[in-house]
Amino acid sequence: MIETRAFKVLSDETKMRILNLLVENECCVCEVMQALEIPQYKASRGLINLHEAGFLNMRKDRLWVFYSLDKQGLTDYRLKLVEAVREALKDNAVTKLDKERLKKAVRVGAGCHRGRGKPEPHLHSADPGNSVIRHNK
Amino acid sequence: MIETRAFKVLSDETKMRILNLLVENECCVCEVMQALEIPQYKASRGLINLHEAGFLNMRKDRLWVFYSLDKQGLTDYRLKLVEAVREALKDNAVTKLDKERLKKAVRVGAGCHRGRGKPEPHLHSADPGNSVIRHNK
DNA sequence: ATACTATATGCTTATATGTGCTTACAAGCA
DNA sequence: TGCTTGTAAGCACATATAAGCATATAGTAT
Repeated sequence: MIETRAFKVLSDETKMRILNLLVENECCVCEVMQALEIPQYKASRGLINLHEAGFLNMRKDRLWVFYSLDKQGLTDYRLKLVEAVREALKDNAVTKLDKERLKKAVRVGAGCHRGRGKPEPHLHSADPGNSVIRHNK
Repeated sequence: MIETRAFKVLSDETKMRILNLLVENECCVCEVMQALEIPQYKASRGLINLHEAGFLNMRKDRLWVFYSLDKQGLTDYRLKLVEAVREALKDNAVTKLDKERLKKAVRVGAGCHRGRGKPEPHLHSADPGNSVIRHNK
């Protein structure tokens, strides 16, 4: 039998954008949804799918769940897939915007639409480096 | 907008096998169907999909249509995808069998089931190198 | 012309996957 | 305790893609 899951998960625009974002940043779900301007469930599912397909690390910190590219754990062919995605999105206008919006993203989720002062900004690429959850078999 | 077609076409077992076969061989449809032991329409459609997604050359010779990897025309990210497929299938038992069966394949299509002497074998990797049809935009 | 052969295509059905909405859950806080 | 917040999950629906079968098309040969 042939394992197609890693290829399948990347044959979708949203998940390509998410992966491309996580190559350089560790993000929680609410940052991803803000950066890509997509609903919460879409960000969450995309991240879970990428995690289950062996691309991402997952780290829980208080209320948040942080995802990042599993640079050490990537198999050879998954690494090549990541490179393919980066190459494919290299000069893309959409993903450029994603990254810009990520810089402005704050720790605010679905409930942020009833203005309540400035919430604390995320500390991008802060990485305690422990309690990482590996999903891949 | 983000182009996902090249990724989509490879998120399928059959098309991964076909591409992996064509990396090293120029094949016509009937060879692919024999090598992979799949019906004619499946081989034909898989090849057409891979061609339309920018991976393959197509060359018509009399009754046959020969497909091969478009090594010159591949974009950077498509090349990385091809490498990912090769890597993913490197030690796979299925694709090993595919290649063995390809060696025994003959120029015989769907109608070969009413025995009629030995048909002429294909000349693998014969490549006149002209009249190639590029499909990709 | 007729018959034959390799490939492509139409069409229907089956299956998988994404979407959207809602609710559940878990952690933190008043 | 009860309330808020970030994330995950259940479910119905829409969409996309593969599978399967039959047939069309275009070369080739007799």
